[in-house]
Amino acid sequence: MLDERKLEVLRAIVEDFVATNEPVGSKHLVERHRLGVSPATVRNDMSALEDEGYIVAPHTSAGRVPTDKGYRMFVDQLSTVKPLSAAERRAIESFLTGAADLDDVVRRSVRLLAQLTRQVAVVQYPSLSRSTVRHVELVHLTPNRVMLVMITDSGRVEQRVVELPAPLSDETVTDLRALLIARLAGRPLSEAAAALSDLPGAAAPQLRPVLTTLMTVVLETLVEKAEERVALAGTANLTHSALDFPIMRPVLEALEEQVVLLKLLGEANDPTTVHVRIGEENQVEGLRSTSVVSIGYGPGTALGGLGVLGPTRMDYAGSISAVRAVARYVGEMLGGPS
Amino acid sequence: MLDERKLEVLRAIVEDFVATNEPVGSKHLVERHRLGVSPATVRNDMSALEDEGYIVAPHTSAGRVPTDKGYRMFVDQLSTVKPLSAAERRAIESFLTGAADLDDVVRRSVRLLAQLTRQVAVVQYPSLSRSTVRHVELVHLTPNRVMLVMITDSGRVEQRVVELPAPLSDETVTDLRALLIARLAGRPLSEAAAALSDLPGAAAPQLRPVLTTLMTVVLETLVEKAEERVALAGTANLTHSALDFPIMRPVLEALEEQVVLLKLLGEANDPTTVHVRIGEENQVEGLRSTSVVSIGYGPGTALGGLGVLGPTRMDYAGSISAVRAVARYVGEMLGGPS
DNA sequence: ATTGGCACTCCTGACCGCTGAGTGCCAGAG
DNA sequence: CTCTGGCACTCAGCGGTCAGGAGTGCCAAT
Repeated sequence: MLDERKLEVLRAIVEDFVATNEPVGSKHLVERHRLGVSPATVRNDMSALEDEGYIVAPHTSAGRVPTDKGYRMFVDQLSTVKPLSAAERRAIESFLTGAADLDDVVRRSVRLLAQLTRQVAVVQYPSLSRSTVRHVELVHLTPNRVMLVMITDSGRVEQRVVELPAPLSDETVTDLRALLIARLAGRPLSEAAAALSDLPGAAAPQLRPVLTTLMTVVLETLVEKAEERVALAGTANLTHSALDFPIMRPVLEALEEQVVLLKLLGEANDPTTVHVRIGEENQVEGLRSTSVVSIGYGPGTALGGLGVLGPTRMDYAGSISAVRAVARYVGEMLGGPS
Repeated sequence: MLDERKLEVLRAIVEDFVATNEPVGSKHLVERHRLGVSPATVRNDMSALEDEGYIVAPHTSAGRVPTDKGYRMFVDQLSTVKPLSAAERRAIESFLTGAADLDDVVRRSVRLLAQLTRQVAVVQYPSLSRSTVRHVELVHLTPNRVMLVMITDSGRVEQRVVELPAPLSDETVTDLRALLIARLAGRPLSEAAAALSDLPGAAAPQLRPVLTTLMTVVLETLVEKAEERVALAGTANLTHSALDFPIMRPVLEALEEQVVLLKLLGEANDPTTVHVRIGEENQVEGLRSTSVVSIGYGPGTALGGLGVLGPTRMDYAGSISAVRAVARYVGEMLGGPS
């Protein structure tokens, strides 16, 4: 069906189109790439590629442009890994080494990624439910108000002020703190529900309402809601990449929805393989004309995802290696201080 | 120089141009507004206005467009306050009442503001240095690592993990906590430096290195760095407002710089008066073709700023009242739970 | 001071024909 | 059966021309 040379032609088309953003014709193709055949032959191959749906001509007398299917074939079979340049490696290291805070790590990575790929970058904060609890703290603010602080081994700190149903003494708070630490410390947050389920029953009756309140907060606020943090950078690159103007608006809108961003990264759980979603493959309405390159990061098991988003006409090889490299560094950073 | 009617003409020009985004001519003007004079008269007035630099003609046979100076005159003298519609009031209330968290308040306000004005909205987190300390907590994570947590009366919680120069016992940490609370609680963070300055001298010698470390963290991290948080929403509205494409890129770039955003809001310290910066009045390179409407918010004294950014051709009256209204609500929200 | 009239400018959109890039097809060569 | 050169065809893009229209500036009259 598609012999070696046709694939080679497809690869050349994708590369040229990505570079120039103009439909590429048979003549240009044989000029710029050493295909060893004449334009006429290339035309035949292109005709075949068009029949198979890998490329398409915007209009009769124009060159061809890759379709989503064409890009798909390109990333799956044709693109060769593009190693990062020395400068890029240096940039990554110098960018990420100075980071103290978790916030800092995330913010720097997202900017770095945007800069490296010249595209929109997204980095998810380490997911709480996949982290384990390093420490829990109860701070007694006023008699009937405490602050619950939870620190995970990925360095993330979540806190929440809780109104109590009844005032408590300092001693009770100390007891509660010990109780929570005993139950939660060292455990993954995904097991928090199970670890706490028998608490109200096991405790003194007068503490039960307090405990249920606390449990609700731990479970609802810290586990579910807090999942949803992401950082974004490089939106200005959307203009550079010559996306048509009318296309931009829905994209910008989608990027403001945290939910959407999480969906983009959510499926990329595996820190070893890069996911690429191209154009229409994308589930999110409004991002149908863009591609997403994403991966999970984390020491061993994935704590979250990160990736870049750009026009389908993007440098896949470069993006893939940048995304992979940044993910590895971020994983190391978060693995280090644990 | 500029009699009553000329100003009326200027107002009409601004209003029409804002509504239609097209240069407005004398004929359209007398049709749409009850000026009571003929087009020819209006032409004379327009000619005068052009001589004074309030309006300009893009080319010979086009209508006139307001200049920055024209808009300035409009907001200073000509625009009448546009009261919010009932629907808008309802939107504000329902949007902001459900908010528990400070994060929640900020995020909701910024989205609300973007939605109300159909422009880019910016909300600064309550500035720490202008808040007072409600509580300080030291959490002993490992022998030589503590977490410092600081809660302000605006509901903001900042935390930071500190590596200690030497391991500490639990008792020492308890002592330190008491010390910090005694020195800081109830005081504005801007006085933190003064309140802590004599600490190392006053304490037991073996604690001095620890105290200096802690002080550094309190001052550098919590007071200075943390100043810089802002929330952003509505970037997609940039496309809607028919800013020319080449203009958009620098704007998007500027919006990604926290520093720039803070500069925009920084001068708006007063919660009673709305600041409007128009086009070239703007200090930030790249935002020269946009206008910023901003105000301070907070109970009594300003805790931070918020505002919107859009093309110079924007609905100033509407933006001003929306910005003012949201600021008032946010101020109330933050004043309430203190 | 205001107004109607008038000549002038020049943007806009439509129409036209040319050019060039690119294609598809075919017949011939290897 | 594959490749190639040749050739006719298509059509977007470009530049030029032209008419229409919106808008202006100026002037003389009220």
